[in-house]
Amino acid sequence: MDSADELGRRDRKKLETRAALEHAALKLVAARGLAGVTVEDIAEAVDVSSRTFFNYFPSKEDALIGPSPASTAELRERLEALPADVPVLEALRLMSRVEAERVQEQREQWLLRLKVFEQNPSLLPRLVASGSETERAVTAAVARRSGIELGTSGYPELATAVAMAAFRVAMIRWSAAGGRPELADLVDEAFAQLAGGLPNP
Amino acid sequence: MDSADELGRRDRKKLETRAALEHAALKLVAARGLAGVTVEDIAEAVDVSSRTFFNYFPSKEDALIGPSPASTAELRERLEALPADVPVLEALRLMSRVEAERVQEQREQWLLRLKVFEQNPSLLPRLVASGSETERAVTAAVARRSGIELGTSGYPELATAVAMAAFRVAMIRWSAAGGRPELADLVDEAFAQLAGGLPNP
DNA sequence: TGAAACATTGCAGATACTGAAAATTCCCCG
DNA sequence: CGGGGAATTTTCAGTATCTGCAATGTTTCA
Repeated sequence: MDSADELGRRDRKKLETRAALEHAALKLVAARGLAGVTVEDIAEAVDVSSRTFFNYFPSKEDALIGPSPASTAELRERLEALPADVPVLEALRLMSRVEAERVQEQREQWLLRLKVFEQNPSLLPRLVASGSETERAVTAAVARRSGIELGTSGYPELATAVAMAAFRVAMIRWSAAGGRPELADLVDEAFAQLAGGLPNP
Repeated sequence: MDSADELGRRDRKKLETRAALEHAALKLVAARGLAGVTVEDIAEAVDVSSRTFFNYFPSKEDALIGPSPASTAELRERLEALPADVPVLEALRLMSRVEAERVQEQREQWLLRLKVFEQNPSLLPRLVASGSETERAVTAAVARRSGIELGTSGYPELATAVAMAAFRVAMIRWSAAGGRPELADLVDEAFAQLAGGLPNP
């Protein structure tokens, strides 16, 4: 409707190639493990040169990680669009819900990705890493929201880090349960526990 | 007194070499950035072959990360040693305090390490999630503590992830402040906010 | 259609990392 | 002592990741 249709053949092919590489990478690594798959294997499966692979992704792992669901600008806007009297944690919850819905739109893709992560723990840090830029942006937005200067009280940093941890845990639970419950519900549940101060269950 | 003195020359040299490699790696990367330092540079600075470097560390990054905060067994023991009526979050706080004190014992080393992490964001995620093995172990201990089976409620996973995020944020604040405040106090502060449900400040 | 813009490719080369065997160092016991 | 045997380091060869560059296609648009 909006953005993905009105591209020239060139850009359409690029998106196609990128998606094909991501998909091939996930499939192959799910089957043979991270170490059992070379970049050449992936490139061959899509019938491009391995040099081309590196034009799309800076490393083998990056093809598995996939896009941060939303751009940092988008996250900032989303946070700023909320009324000022919404508490920070609630704002982070709402932001996370939107993310969760995005993930669910690509259910199969994400479940496969999470399975690969589970089987190749060395990738997990990368997942966090891809979020480190995101984390900065969200932290800044939270600071603005709560009228705190960055690097003083530590509140924005903490709230953001904790929210992202909660989101990550929800994703992993979702994956472990085979994508059965709604991810958004798991996210809500996690935030509810956070808001309650993580009391003993 | 207890463990580090009664080793043969051989083991002493091994520890020495390892420490020298870590130190050289940190120094060099602090000066030139992660990409500006090769394994050979590090090995040469210590006057060993680069193959020897890989006998000590599985990757260049691992030389920078430093020791696993504590052995997983130790963390488990520390958690299990606490009376059963100590709330989970409080138990995690106490565990984190001990970690914080350890870090402060090697103040200079850790401040340098954190500076390196700050300048090379790709390393950041490893800071606490050093191997997700630690996280697994702590999660398991928390589950046992709270009588919850792993993978059911998600509470142990959430509490652990959140606690580690809080610790990470405290470390970064500590580093940013040049190691001036007590790390343990920053950890306490973060846990207090968590326990309070992260209310707007 | 022709030219500018961009994508793909092959190639050369630097670096990360691994396995195996040779060379060295160290420990311990006779 | 001193030599046998174990641990450690080194050398060497090889595979894989990733980058820059120049050549070659392909798409776009005027």
